[in-house]
Amino acid sequence: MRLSQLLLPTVKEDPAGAEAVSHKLMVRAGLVRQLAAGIYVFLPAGWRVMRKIEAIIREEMDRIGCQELLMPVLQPADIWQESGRWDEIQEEMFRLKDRKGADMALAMTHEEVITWLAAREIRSYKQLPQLWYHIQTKERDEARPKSGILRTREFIMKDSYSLDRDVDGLQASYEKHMYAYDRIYDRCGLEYLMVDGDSGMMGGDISHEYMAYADAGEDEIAFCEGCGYAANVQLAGAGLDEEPQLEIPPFGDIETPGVRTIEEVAGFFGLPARAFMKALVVISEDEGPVMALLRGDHELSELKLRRVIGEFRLATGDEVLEAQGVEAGFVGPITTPLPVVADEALCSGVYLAGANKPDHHKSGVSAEQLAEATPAGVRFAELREARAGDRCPQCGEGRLKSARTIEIGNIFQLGLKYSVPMGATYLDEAGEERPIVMGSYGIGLARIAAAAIEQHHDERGIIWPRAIAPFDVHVALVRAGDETQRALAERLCGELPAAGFEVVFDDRDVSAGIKFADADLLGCPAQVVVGKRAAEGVVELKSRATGCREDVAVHDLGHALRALLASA
RNA sequence: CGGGGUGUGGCUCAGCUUGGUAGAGCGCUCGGUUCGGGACCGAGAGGUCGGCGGUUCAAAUCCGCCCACCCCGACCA
Repeated sequence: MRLSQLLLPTVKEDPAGAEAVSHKLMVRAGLVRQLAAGIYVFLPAGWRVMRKIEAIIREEMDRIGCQELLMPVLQPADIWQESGRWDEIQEEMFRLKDRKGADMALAMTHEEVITWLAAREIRSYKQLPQLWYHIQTKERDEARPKSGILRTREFIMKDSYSLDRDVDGLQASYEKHMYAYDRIYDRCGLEYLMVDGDSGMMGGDISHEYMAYADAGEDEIAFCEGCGYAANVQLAGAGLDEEPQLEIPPFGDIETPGVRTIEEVAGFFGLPARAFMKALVVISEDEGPVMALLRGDHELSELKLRRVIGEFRLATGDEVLEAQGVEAGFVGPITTPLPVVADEALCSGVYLAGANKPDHHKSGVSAEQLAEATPAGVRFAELREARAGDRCPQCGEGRLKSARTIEIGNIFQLGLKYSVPMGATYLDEAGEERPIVMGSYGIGLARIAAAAIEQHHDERGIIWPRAIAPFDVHVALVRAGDETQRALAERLCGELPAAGFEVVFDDRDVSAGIKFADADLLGCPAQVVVGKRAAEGVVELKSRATGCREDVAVHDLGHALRALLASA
């Protein structure tokens, strides 16, 4: 591939508005261009990276016996209506009508098509298990596309689906995917970990997310270095430490004019935030208004509360007033007609809380009083979000640390969620009809590329892991006008590909500085500089990762390259 | 969807407050000198100033509406 002909539009300046390193570098290195918000063109070098990732995924999926097929992006509405998601999903799905006026959807995912296929083609237990996958474009009308290629409205995903007779079979298919995913991410040179996913409201469904460390990531995970525990912060268990009881005024009302937030109250009383109870009024879809209680220094994990009361939203100011008879800021559990869900940190200790009358707080509130003051009942549960420094909930020894990550894949035990409503069943040995037990498994290809850049770059540019680099070797001809140099470079660029290397050849008639800068930006693992010593048959070999350079005789170049690439 | 911001040659931006001839750097074209870490000199090409409407003798600049893009939040099978 000759750079004089290759569409590799490198740019010196960061694109306007780009924040994520991977976004800046992908644009600067000439890998991608943005067409619209969350919609990108992959340029030749960027597409080569995607193809490499795709090939690795394909190999590993094939290895576990997953069969590749291809499902359409454009889909009829009726299968989505059958699964119930036509109404369940709102703005996020692109919808359109065909010329006859029939409703159509652009695929956000392919569970419906898979289940439709399974319902038609799977009849007997003898056909199970099945593992199917495809690598296909997905369309999602994201509320907020961002961070370059990380969150887009159109993206390519490998998604696979398992069909099993029972939960044991599903577990086996699930574990096959874990095996494949580890190999895929390892081969792509990523540092990642698997965390517990949101089990959702279906109860019992198990899922895991694969997270790659990256500051530009949108997800925060909590993990314990001691025992390997890891989970999304929203979900992570938060161990509690014994803390000395604070001096709280005895039970009674205290006038606190205009003091509403925890910060203000803490300042007013000269006590730390953990001396207070904070009360949030939420509107549960199942239960109506509910009061959630947390210690002042804790934050609510919406996922954890959702497990207790189902889907909910925060109450508006008016709703708080209506439900509790006092404005937000002075709401408390003593006394309340609302059902109360309290974080278990409040099981012990004495606290200050809102007094349910304007400009007053109640002191000396303890767990015992909650039961009496709340006729609608109190439930204790872990509601608080984990934070760095919390005791590890698994081993109880280590301290949680937090890190930002990019979700590069997930695996999900769907169970009967689609097979039952869509009638995907099989006959077992006894001739009885049973629903197929399903799983679904995704990997975002571009996110792997972005995560690799986030993890492997320096101030000059990208440092690709060899397996997904656009090329293995970047050959730079220092002086395009020098016949000796050019002849040697041309010779190498004929021989190296024949020896199995993927080569990009910078044959442009531009200054050496530009060539070196572009080579570092693009980030191919090996650079071969054909320069001054060309007449002696000597070139310079540089490792992009280490920056080490050495002069190598042309006849040794193949070996030297192999050695360098093996370590990249 | 709520809050904030930005739209000016291909790219990154200045000009707008205080209305009056549209600018810089990079890139591009041509000529010359350079030639191992984004060279230099000279000569050029290239812009409906996001769109529509309004105010005005006059609008990139002031006002209104719309659109696009970015950031924070909400949302995210």
